[in-house]
Amino acid sequence: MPSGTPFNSFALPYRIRVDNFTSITDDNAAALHLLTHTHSDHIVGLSAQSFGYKVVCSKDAKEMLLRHEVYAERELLQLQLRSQKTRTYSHLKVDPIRASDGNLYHFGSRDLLETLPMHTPKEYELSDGECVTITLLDANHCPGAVMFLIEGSQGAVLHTGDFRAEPWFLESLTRNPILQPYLAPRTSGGSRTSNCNIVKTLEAIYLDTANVLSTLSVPTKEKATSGLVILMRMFADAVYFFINSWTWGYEDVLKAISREFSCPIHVDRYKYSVYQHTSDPFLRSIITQDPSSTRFHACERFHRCEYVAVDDEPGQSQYNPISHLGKRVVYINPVNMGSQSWDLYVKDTQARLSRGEEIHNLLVPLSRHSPLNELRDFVALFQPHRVIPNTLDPRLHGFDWAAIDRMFADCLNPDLGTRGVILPGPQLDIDNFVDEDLAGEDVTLRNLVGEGAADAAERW
DNA sequence: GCGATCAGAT
DNA sequence: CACATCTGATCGC
Repeated sequence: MPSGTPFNSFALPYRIRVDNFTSITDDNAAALHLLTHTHSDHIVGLSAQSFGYKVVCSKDAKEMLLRHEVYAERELLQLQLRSQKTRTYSHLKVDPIRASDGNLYHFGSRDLLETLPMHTPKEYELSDGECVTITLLDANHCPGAVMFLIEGSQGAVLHTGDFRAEPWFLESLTRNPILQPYLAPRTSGGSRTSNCNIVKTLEAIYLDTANVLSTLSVPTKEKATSGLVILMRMFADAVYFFINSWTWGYEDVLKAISREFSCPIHVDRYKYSVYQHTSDPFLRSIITQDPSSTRFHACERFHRCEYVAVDDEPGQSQYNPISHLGKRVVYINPVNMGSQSWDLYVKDTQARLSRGEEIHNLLVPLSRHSPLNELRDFVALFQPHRVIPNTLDPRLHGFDWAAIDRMFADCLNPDLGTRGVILPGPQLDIDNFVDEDLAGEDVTLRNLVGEGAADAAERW
């Protein structure tokens, strides 16, 4: 996890560390390591050859991690300056060696990545003899991304990792029997302590706060992709598209395009090898390595195939949209955009295209993180005792944590008895906060997070 | 000297 | 654009 994570990435009250594999002193060592997904800021420390602990993750995350190749190595392989793939995390799984005598030799062989099927509770014994039950839940963030439900004698905590809590996602959570004991009663304000341990309260939700200071309402992934394909339909059939899916998590865009045009998506060798080993059969079925078979391309962003390779990046004044093979190329870029802006953008772009205006790039507002309104709806579903941010900006010295505490105050369990007893809270007194508290540097809340977010934080 | 971690830019 | 990724600097064994 990025620096600034509370509790050194431990899912307190348990000695379980999530998405942080950097070394730590022995007496603070984690009893268990969890990995939510394989984006690079969540696998910090895992590339260390000296890392030797078991890591629990999803099957897809394991496949993606073991196939992970950094861009520079992919490029060297393609240029035949490397004879074989360099997989950054291959040291996490070392197979036994089959010697010439036919025997298997297990010296040095290991498999540190322990996969758990989705929605299937499994008990783990922590090093101190304490037991916890861990359940994986889909996180709607990228292939292999999960949330962790951790249940034990010190209460239950839900770690979201990175996630997108769209309305359909909340709906599916309420139908999940594993989470149903933790759902808040429909009538808010009712005490839950009188129940016979049937209805339980989460001790804490460790929450994806990447976009917590965004007060926009953002389009659902469905609204984003359906608007995009409407616009794409307005281009001539001869136009080629390059989809800038620059990190895992934009597969919904690829799928929507593939469905709309009944066409495969060209991906590079690396993406193909990763996607072909995910559990998503539709994703596996829509990708091709044959660039000549489709107008839709999501190949290496800095080394596009010749059907969509152009000499300049879009946005430059002298941009020439004709590819090396003479195809007109439209560039599709995921962005963060509010619902209202998106509606305007779609209308405006439709109008421009109808007028015959030439357009070289399209935006698609596919958010992989939830903004504040979605986060509040998600937390209110459970009314946990506490909300702990998964990420903090170290430059804010705890101001963001204090603000987050306020933003979710009315989404928490109304019984105040146990709040803050098990877990420490923010270190900063928000009422007496002044910008100068930020270490006297030329750093203020406003120039760090922007005017709108600062207003939002201060409103609470 | 190297691998691991951090800071900064895109 | 983007909060994930890459690059080059710095730390530390």
